[in-house]
Amino acid sequence: MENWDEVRTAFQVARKGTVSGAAEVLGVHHATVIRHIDSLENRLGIKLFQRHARGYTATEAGQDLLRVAQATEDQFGQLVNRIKGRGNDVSGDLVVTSLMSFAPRIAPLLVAFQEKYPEVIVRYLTGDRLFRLEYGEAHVAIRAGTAPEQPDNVAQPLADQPMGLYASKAYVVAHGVPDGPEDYGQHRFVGHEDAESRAPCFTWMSKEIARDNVVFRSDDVQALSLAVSGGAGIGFLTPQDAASIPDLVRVAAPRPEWSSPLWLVTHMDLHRTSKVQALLKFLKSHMKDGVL
Amino acid sequence: MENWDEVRTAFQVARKGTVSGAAEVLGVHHATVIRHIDSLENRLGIKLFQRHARGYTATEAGQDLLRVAQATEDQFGQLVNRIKGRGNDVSGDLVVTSLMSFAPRIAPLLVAFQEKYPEVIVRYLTGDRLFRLEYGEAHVAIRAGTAPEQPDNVAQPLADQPMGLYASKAYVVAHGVPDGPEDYGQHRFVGHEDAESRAPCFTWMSKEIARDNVVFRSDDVQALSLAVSGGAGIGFLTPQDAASIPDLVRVAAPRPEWSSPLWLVTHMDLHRTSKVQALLKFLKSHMKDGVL
DNA sequence: CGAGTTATGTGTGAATTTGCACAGAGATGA
DNA sequence: TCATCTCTGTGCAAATTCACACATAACTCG
Repeated sequence: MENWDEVRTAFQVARKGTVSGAAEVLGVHHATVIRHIDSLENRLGIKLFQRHARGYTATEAGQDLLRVAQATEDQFGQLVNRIKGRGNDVSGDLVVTSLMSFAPRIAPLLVAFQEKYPEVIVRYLTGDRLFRLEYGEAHVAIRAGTAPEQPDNVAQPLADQPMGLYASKAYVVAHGVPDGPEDYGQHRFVGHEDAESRAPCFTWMSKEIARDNVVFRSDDVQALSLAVSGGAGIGFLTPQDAASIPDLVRVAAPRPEWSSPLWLVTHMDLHRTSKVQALLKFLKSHMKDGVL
Repeated sequence: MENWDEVRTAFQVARKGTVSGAAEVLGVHHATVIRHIDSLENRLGIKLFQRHARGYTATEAGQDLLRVAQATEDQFGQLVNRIKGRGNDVSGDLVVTSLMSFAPRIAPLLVAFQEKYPEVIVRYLTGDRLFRLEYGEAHVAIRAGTAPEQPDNVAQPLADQPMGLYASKAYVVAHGVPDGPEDYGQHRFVGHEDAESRAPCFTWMSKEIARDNVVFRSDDVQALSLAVSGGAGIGFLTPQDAASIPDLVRVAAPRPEWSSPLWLVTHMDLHRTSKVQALLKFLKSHMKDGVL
């Protein structure tokens, strides 16, 4: 039973009882209907209809097909309703992903979003690896750094993540606080392993700080944070992170050129769905002050 | 949701995960598959798949379609099995029709047929009006008279129904028995209302017997039989009928030119089905002696 | 009984669909 | 890291399908 369209025309013929009536419903010429029926009957090797001058009456096989096709049409109709409805509905799974370090600030927002849209099931995946939107692993990704430029992903700025320079009290006691740029050479820093890091603060660091003075390097943000709090040197932290770490001294207040832009990234195919749009709108409305 | 073929295409794509794989299963070019998916998505206004270099992965809507289409394919497969199976199977309804007067001889045969094929449900419709095979009112009709020549019906001779001339004892006591054709003018006959009747015996009567001597006329065979047994005159009866009526005298033995040919008539569309063929073969095998 | 209506059925040109060839992009493995 | 393989995507020609027209047949109504 290949060629489901022929089944559909046979279904309409069985329903209406005439080829002409079925052709009108289907929006095709009645000759097309006749050919579909003939083709289907030849392939099945059995007559589905008895032909007479007043129309077609279904044989037993035709009536059987009528029942099955009726069920199929119902199922398809319900499917369309679900699909179309879901297009305007905020329900079902909504998978959000970000780097692990954003979790403390993202999670509460997602909780609030879920409370606003109880129908939705929020799945928040954090991990060091980037979840791949193009494989359907997530609906929305929150990414940091320079604007992602993958062709199938649509990225829009969410907020700027302020970054400040901090050091532990122990470090300050031992080495003091740099007075200005000319003093940086006398200090030890905590920075990114990759000198080419896309984060603006690390770009600034690789330019302004001699590489030899970056004595602790890692590609893991969590590790850098621990290094700063452990007294390894002066390093970039978000104000939120800094506030949660005791005995920390702010070496320099956040500057615009240090801010990491945050991006909301969605896959092109899912970006237009109202579910994704609802989340994007919700997140952006809670970011009006420009910071997370 | 028109164009069920596109649903089938999308179903295979969702199942196989790649356009190429689906194209191979469907036996079409992969470009066709892509166009079907695009067309379906445009009509639904929602993405069913996320495209990436390794294939297509179904979105939620696509997974929903996958489930529905899977069920549809199963249903169609079962439908084909039923239809194909039924083609070689003697089961289901089998509607046989004949004039009412044949019932006493047909019914026992149908009972035997049903015993031989327990799966079949025999529906024996008798009536004075001719049931119309071309409207699917019956699978097989048993007709008497000259060969039916309707184009969509296939007729084959079943048997010759012998007819003899009979009269009641009361009639014979009152009027005697005709010695030969020259004596017919002195007798009263029971005949068909329609002088143009197609039955050979009545054709013979309208030719050999003066119309004025046919004193009792009816278009109902049953009524004619009752008229003969009631003494209204000499009339044609089947030997079987005559045997079941007491006090009857045979005026003339059955002659070949009086015999009514019986025809098995089936509609062209149903004639090839094994169910109909089984009945035809059965009936003919029980008619080998040429009479019912 | 005869005209009108409604239905099926078939040949033929047009239109849509399909298949082919090739390009592009990502994944894989030596 | 480069070659190779697989899969998607698109322009263009071929093939299939479709719609129009007309023929035919049967039923209905006056």
